[in-house]
Amino acid sequence: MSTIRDVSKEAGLSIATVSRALSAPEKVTPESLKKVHDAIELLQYRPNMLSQKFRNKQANAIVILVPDIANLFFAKVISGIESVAQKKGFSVLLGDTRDSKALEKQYINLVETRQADGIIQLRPYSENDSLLPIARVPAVNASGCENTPYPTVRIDNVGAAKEVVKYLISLGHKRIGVITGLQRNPHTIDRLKGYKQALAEANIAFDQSLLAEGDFTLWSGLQASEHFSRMSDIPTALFCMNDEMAIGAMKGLKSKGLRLPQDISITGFDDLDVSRYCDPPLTTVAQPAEKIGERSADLLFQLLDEQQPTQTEYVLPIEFIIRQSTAPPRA
Amino acid sequence: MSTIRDVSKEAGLSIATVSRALSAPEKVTPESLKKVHDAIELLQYRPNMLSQKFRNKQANAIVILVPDIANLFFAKVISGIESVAQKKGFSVLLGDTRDSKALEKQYINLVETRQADGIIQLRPYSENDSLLPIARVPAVNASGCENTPYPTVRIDNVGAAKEVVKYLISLGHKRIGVITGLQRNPHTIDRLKGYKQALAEANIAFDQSLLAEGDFTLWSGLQASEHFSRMSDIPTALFCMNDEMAIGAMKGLKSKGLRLPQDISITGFDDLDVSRYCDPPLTTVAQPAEKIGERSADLLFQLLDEQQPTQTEYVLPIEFIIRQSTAPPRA
DNA sequence: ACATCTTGAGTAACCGGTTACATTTAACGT
DNA sequence: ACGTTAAATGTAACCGGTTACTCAAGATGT
Repeated sequence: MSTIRDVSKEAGLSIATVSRALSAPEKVTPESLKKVHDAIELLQYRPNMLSQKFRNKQANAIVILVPDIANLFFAKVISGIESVAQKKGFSVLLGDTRDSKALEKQYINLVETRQADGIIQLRPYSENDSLLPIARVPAVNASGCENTPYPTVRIDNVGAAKEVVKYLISLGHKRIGVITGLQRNPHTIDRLKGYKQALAEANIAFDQSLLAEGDFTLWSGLQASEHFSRMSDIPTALFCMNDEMAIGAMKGLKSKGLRLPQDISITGFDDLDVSRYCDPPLTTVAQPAEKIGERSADLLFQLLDEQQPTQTEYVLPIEFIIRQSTAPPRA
Repeated sequence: MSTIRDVSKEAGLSIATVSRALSAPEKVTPESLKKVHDAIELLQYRPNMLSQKFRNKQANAIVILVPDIANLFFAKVISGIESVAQKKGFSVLLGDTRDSKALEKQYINLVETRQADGIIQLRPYSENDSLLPIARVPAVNASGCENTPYPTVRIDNVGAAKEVVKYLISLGHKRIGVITGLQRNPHTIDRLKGYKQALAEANIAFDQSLLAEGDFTLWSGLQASEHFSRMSDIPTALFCMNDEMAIGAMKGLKSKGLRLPQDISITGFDDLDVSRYCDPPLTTVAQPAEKIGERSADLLFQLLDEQQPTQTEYVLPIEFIIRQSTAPPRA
């Protein structure tokens, strides 16, 4: 592999001139420029970016901490981040943390050892459970909830959940079951808050027995649905905290002979691509996943450029999508 | 940020000793070791990996070229790759190429400029359409087809498709429609080959009008299904080249009043998580996605270690999963 | 007691770029 | 013609580690 010194020798110029020809061509005469380019061509020279990064003390890379990469919502956020990083000439290091703290620590390490310049965290922040924020590690949370103590891009989970439940109430539903995520999960907490607010505003008493815990997977949705189908007084609607659980629950309910949405309405959260294609198509909340990614990346780059960010919290609008999985309860 | 020289000063030892204390502690007396560790502790020293990489001419990173990151199959492969890279202490750079050659070139560049050591390509190889292989860029194809001219980990697409179609034939189907991927896609080509072989072995004539082209998306499956539902002589079974198109097609067929599987059987390919949960659950082919990722990474690391790889092509076994979307045709 | 070997530690070159500073060359004004 | 200034180029230090080589000191053998 040829180096800049080889090029300078070949071109009959100094290494400084070669370096300048590449990074600041206007400071070099056209003749020299040509010599340099010819030499580069001849030697098939490619600058060693490792040495450049080393010298510039900039890795030009950011890390994304993903709890689970095989999750479509995350995939879209990542996509958004990537497209911004792309333009900035940054590479994206993907950290699939599989919900392991140890792995997460390792990836944060990359920043501390200067292999990356900043971090975007896709796991919601929760106290006593978060490695971030850490001093000297520029970080943005891109899947945040209320009260995240470092820069965040998020949706209004409380408001979105409230909107969904209010809609169900407006259809005439009074007994509305919930399939939650894990109890401690901040998204669960926020969305449950929205659910309760909607009930309260309609003067419907909160009933603990209408809650079933899941873990955001298809399987857990199926499981949780049995809690409801076994009830003597089955709820007339089911608010699921994500689409995957909703789809799992739909299967569970159908297998018990319940008709959707006549016997029971069901709603999701996330608007996966498949949700439009299931039977019946799912009423759900669309998060602007790509936008969240883009905005998070923008924010991180502001941090890296040491501009004082104009704003450290962005709440992006959601879209409530009504499809055929919801209907008024039977009379 | 403190450097190794700060540590050496603090510990009253030379930088060489400090370096050795970290990379080869057995070459240093316990007393020196302690001094070094104390100094590191005191100064909160973290070695600068950029300079290490620079010096060692090893980026300790690999690039994954993903056509579309929001695809569950890829996500699983990536997961497999990551877990192996993890153990080797390598980082994974994710290159979402969004089917753009220019982006792909950029990521390959990372290896040429020594920011990464090797590449795993998730797009199937096809002649005149591939940037890889490139001399001096260690690469593995992890989504290959037959005749990939560089190291590959793949499944037997021809055989798998043949198995599916033979099964349909064994149920009594004779008119079997196909929803393909894009015509030029190597997976499409291989799977179509398997379809034709199965027909030939059963002495069923190949009928071009039973082919509808999709592009592996839900939407295209829905579209393509109309080609069949409009036919006067609707096929009794539909072989879809992936699960997403199968799910899209299911929706399309149902909306025309066709009952699944009584009126028409349908099969997919990939075994997405949702495929078990759709209505009816989808008969499909499971690829060992994580395994493919792991094996690909192993292979790449062999290449990087300049061991002569024992094998440069791995064909992993698939699993044919029969669920309720397939049944004998009506009499 | 002296030569030889072993082990731990130090010195300094090196990796391949960038860039502050010095030097050369050309252009210009009077 | 000569001094002044600007532009182009060259020289060499530097980034922060690694490691070949050197050296000193203690252990071992005869």
